[in-house]
Amino acid sequence: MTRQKSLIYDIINKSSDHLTAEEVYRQAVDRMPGIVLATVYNNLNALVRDGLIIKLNLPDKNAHYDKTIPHDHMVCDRCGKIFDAFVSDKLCKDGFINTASSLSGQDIVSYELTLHCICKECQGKALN
Amino acid sequence: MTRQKSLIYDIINKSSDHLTAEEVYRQAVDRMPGIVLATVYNNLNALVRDGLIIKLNLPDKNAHYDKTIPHDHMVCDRCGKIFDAFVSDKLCKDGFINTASSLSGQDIVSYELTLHCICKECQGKALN
DNA sequence: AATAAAATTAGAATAATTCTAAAAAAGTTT
DNA sequence: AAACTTTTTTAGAATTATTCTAATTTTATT
Repeated sequence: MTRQKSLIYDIINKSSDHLTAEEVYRQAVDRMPGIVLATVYNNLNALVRDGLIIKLNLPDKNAHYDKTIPHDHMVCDRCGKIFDAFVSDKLCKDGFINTASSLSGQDIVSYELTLHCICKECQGKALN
Repeated sequence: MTRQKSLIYDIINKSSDHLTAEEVYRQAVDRMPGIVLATVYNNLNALVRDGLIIKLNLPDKNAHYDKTIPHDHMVCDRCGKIFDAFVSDKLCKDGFINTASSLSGQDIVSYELTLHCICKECQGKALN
């Protein structure tokens, strides 16, 4: 664990957002001037590889990074807002991974559930 | 519907894979020499916008496109292979979208479930 | 047939991410 | 602690998936 890596790990874990590499970089520079974007990418990749953070595959050209505590994500198809959801946890009393493994016959190690919605804010606005 | 758009629509619907834009393009050129990559992108985007095909957000830098018939996806974390799965359908007797809407209190319009596994083939091989 | 609107083409532009090589830092062995 | 090895960081170039622009062609409409 270098200083840079633990800084990046800390930024992901203290954030309540779903930061992109660029957003992590901007926060990192504040706390360690001189750190470089490639270092942020290197460490994000290493942290993902080692299972300390996760990479989200959302409908956005940028990758987003998140804590490992399992939860789902809600994305508004109109404004693009991303926020947490807790749905899959509640669906299977033996745990989602166990149930999905049984149903599929595959050795499932993790999962990603993205719920596409029209968020409350966008519902309020008229369509154009 | 132009000739190009219906060609691209047909390619997606006849394929059992999860094609990238580049792969769609290669198949399109075979059947309509002279078609151009930008046209493929334009039409893929238009078809997604109009709900005739869907765009998958998988752990791959390329976007993948698929038919609209709802199902889940399995991705092998070791070799990257992508294949279909049918798990979410079986979890809620009132339908996954209805159940997720109730549980989350949001107006959910669709969802994407990606199951990360170690596929049978990779299980067979020793780790390096 | 003439006109208007939309789609295609060709190629340049954009931008997220990765790569390369050199320098610095961290870890290890004596 | 010095010497050595390995890993990481840095700086900037390279890559590449996707989008954009402007001109042309096709399609739809009057």
